Amino acid sequence: MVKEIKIPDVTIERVALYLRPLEDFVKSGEYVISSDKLAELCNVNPAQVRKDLSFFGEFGVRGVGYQVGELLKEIKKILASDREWRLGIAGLDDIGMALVQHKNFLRRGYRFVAAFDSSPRNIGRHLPMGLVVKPLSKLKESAINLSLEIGVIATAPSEAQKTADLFFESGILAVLNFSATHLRKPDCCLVQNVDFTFNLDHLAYRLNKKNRVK
Amino acid sequence: MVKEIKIPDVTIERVALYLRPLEDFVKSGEYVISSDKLAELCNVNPAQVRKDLSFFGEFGVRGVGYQVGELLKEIKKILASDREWRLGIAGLDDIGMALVQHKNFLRRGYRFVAAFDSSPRNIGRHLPMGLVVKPLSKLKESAINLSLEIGVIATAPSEAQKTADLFFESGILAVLNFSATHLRKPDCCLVQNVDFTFNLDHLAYRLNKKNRVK
DNA sequence: CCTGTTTTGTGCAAATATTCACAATCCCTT
DNA sequence: AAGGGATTGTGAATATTTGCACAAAACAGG
Repeated sequence: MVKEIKIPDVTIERVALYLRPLEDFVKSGEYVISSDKLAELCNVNPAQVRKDLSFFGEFGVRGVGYQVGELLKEIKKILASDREWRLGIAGLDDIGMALVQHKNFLRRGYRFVAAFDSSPRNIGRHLPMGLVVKPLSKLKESAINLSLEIGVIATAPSEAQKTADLFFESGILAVLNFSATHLRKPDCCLVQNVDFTFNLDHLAYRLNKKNRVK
Repeated sequence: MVKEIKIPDVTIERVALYLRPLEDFVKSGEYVISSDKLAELCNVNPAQVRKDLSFFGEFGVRGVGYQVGELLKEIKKILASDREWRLGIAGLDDIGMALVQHKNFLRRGYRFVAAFDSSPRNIGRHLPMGLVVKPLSKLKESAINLSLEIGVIATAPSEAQKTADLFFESGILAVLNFSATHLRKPDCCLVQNVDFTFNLDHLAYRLNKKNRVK
C-alpha cells in the first residue's frame, strides 16, 4: 500500500523553481549541491528545500548533498517534464506568434505541433518548424489526429471561451489561457491563466507601499 | 497612531483577482454585489473575500453587500492602480513587440512611454502610439527625463542582467522580467519574474498525477 | 416602530505551512 | 578504524492562513 500524503501546491511551485538554478549549476560543472546553496539561489529556507524534496523521496546523501544531475532528473520526473508534451495553440496575432517562436518552450519539453486561427489573414501562414496555421474549424480533428495534450489560448478575449470549448470537446484536459478572460470549464479539465497585468499590479502595490512608509 | 498590521501577500494577490470580475460586473449594470457572489466568481471562500477586504477598511453595507463601483474604486486605490504608471521596455523582438502592442496594459493603467533595444535592426523602429525604439545607451538618460517607474525586460537572457542594471542605476525601483533568467538586484528594488514554462510545468504535473490516480 | 431577513465584519478554532533543531549518516583524514 | 566535520531527513515547535459561526447592522414590510 502506497502512502497517500497530499502534496501542497506551493511545494510543486517551489520544486519547479528549483529546476532553473539547477540547470545553470549543472552547466557550471559542479557535481554536488547542498540544500543551503540551492536555497540561497532560490531565496528560500534550506529546510524548506529538503522538506519539499522529501515529499517525493530521498535524493540526497547525508554529509554530502545532492548530485546535481540526478536531482535534476528526479525533479523532472516529479513534474512530468521528463518527456515531451504536445501543444496546440489558437490565436496567432502578436502574442500567439511570440509564443510559438519562443525557444524556451521546446527547451523545456513543450512542443507546438499545431496552430489555429479564425482569421483568413493568418490561416495558411507558415510558421517556424514547419507549422502551418489551420482554421479553427479543423481544431477538433487535428487535436485528435496529432494527440494534442495541452491547448494554449492566445486569441482575442471575445473568442477565448469558444476556443476553449473546442479544446475541451476534443478531449484536451489542460489549457493555458493568455486571453485575460475567465474561462468556464468542465470539472475534469485544468486551466491556468496568465495575465501580465497581475504582476504589474503586484509591483505597483509594493512600490506604492514603499513610498508611503518612507 | 495608525495600526500596523501586516498584510499577507496572498491577500494582495486575491484582491487583484477580485478586480477582474468586478469590472465585468459593473458593465452588466448591477449596482450591488455580495461577498458570496464575488467569491463564487473567483473560486474562493466568501469569508475570505470579506476578510481580505477588511484589511483595508469597511467597504460593505451589512445586510446589503458592496456597491460595485465603489468597491472597484477602493480596490484600485489599494493596489495603487487608480493612476497611470509609466513603463519602459527593453528588448523589442517578438515578445517585446507583443507586449508593447497589447491593449490590456493601457486599459489597466500601465503605459509604455519608452522602448529600448541594442540591435540596429530594431533601433529607430516606429511603434504604435508614437514610440520610437531608442538604443540601450540612452536608457539611463530617458528613464530620468521621462520619469519611468517600472522597467520591463524582454531581451535575450544574455542581455537581461546588463539591462536590469541600467534600469536600477537610473533609479527605477521595479522590474518585470520576461527573460527567464534570475536577476541580481539591489535590496531596494523589486523584481517580478514571468516565465510561462512555470505554468506549463504546473499543468503537466497535474495532468500526470490525474492519469496516475486513474 | 417592531420583526424577520439579509449580509457584513470579525473572534476564534482548525488546518496548513514554515522553520528550528537534532539524530542519522556519510566522507575524509590520520 | 576511529574521530571530526558536513549535510541530510524529519519530528516537533512556530507561524500563518483559512473558514466557521455569530453578533452587529441595515433594510423592507407591515
